[in-house]
Amino acid sequence: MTDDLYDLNGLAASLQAALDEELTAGGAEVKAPAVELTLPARPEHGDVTTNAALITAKRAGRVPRELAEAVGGRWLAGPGAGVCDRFEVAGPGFLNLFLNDTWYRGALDKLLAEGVDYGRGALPVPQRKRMNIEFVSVNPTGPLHVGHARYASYGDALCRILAFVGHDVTREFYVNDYGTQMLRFGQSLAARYGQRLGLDTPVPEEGYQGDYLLDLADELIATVGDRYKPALEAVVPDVTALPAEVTGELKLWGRDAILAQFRVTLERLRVPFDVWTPESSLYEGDGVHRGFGGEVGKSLADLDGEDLLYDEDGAAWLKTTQYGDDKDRVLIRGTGDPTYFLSDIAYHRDKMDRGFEHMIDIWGADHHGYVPRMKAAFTALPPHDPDKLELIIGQLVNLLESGESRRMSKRRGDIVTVDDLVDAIGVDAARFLLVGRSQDTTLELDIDLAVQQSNQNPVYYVQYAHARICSILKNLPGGGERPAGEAVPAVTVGPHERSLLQALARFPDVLLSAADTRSPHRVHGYLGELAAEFHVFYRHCRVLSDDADVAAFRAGLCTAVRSTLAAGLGLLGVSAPESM
RNA sequence: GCGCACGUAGCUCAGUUGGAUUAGAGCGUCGGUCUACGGAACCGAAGGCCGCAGGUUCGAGUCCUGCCGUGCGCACCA
Repeated sequence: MTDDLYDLNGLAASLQAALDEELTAGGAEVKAPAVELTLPARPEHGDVTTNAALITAKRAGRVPRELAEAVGGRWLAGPGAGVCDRFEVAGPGFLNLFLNDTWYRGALDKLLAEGVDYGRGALPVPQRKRMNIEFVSVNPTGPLHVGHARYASYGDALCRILAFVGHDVTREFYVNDYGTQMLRFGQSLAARYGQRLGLDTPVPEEGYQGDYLLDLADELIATVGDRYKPALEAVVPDVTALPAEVTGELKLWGRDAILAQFRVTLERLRVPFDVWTPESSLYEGDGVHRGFGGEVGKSLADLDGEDLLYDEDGAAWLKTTQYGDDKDRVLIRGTGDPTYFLSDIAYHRDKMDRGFEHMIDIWGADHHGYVPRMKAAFTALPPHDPDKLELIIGQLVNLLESGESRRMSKRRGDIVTVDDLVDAIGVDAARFLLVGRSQDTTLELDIDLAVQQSNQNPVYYVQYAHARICSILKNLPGGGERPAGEAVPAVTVGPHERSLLQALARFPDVLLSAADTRSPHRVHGYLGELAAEFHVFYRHCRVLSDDADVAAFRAGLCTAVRSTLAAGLGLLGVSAPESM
């Protein structure tokens, strides 16, 4: 048989063929569902097992155990002949295959041939999409805190995984630099600036009270000197009375300064972005409709064209109820100002214009109430396809301090920043910690405990396995390098080696499942299991064996584990050190 | 009140899209292992009516319904 048999996919495909043949031979006009293989937890259930007969039997009018028996026999007499010694039908109709050493050695050969690209492109080509993934997207009014760190880590890992399995991924940061919050930010900066220049200009009650604005004010003075002092003197103490022009300039300057900090922090956290789209840019451009230009104007024109806008109480409303929302929503306030929602509609229109086949927004749970209206508005826009937009709601971070719950507030300036976290435990530990739990679960984060326990972070367990392998291979003649294309020696494959190879064989399925369910934490869990399998193997199987064939086989196995660990860690934004 | 999530070991969490007497891991607790390649390791023990009650089927931690508990929302803020 061909090389294609030497991984789980190949096995599944050949079993699928046997199943289809059996159904056809039985005269059944039934299309069998896709055969899926699982690796049983118990050795007596074989090396791989499938419930395909169990699932198919009813539809095909067959008895499950009888069907499993027939499929197994057909397969073993055909493609399975060389790689499988026997099969068993067990329980209600499971088909258990007992693979032989030929299969395991062939699997290792295949792993070594794929090297660091093992698992890459695991997604069938027709399923690949041009995707846009938007995450973090916080308004640039203050430092990134640990809550943002979670979404940054989650989104980044998800992007890496989606790209690795085959999607074309654009990572995007939406900069909320428009609207009320930004105005308050500009005023707060003005107030701090005035204070630094000796004026009595308190930060407005609704403003941003954090100390970081004092630092930013110092930076501002270093840049522009006292250029804005006269304007402030004229309004002391009330910075909200400043001319819009002055506030606007300060706002933009502050925005850029904060964004520069974002970039540094995110780079440090190993979270790169391809595109930064400022909300304000959506208002720039031609095509004015209802007084707004740019994408905003075009969106309003689109919606008017669909007869979905109406005016009431001096505001312009969108009939989101026509698309499942529980009430209509304001797009243009009575004051004439646009709502955040209007910006967001324009933003999604813009993304569609840019030709993405699929869009993902990652939001915090505190925004989940916003989902129905966003979905509704998205559906209202051409091409009226709700499936193109996926809204992922991640649960929040519950910050604890010595076991006590601690509320963060950016406006109050009471926050634990991303930089604080990274300073305290390092990037690797932080990334591994933040992406270790399902996005559906609130993350309990006790900073003190995290610092105290950082040296027992599971990340080191995985990294240690990697470093250990590097060390072992260095001790081998030739540094453990194998001649390309040469098959591993025909040695007996022991139980620990089999377990390790089984763990390796799961990697592509883990990636596909992590990608499909948007769950990077599955990669996190897998890495722990793979590392554990390796440590057990190491304990029982000496690599630097006197038997040259055994040594070569085990060195090959180590090499495959090393590259898989490195690939998996890389997908989580964690380094794979050669020594530690 | 309504909506969306989540309730699994002392703590933090997995559970491969419904699979196989015995539901797993880390930390913590207790007890072991090494004349060899990295002890940040390995092995074992204790610890569970998987929130509660029904239902669906060959089979449920997983799906449905209802309760209970926790979190987050319910703006012409973002």
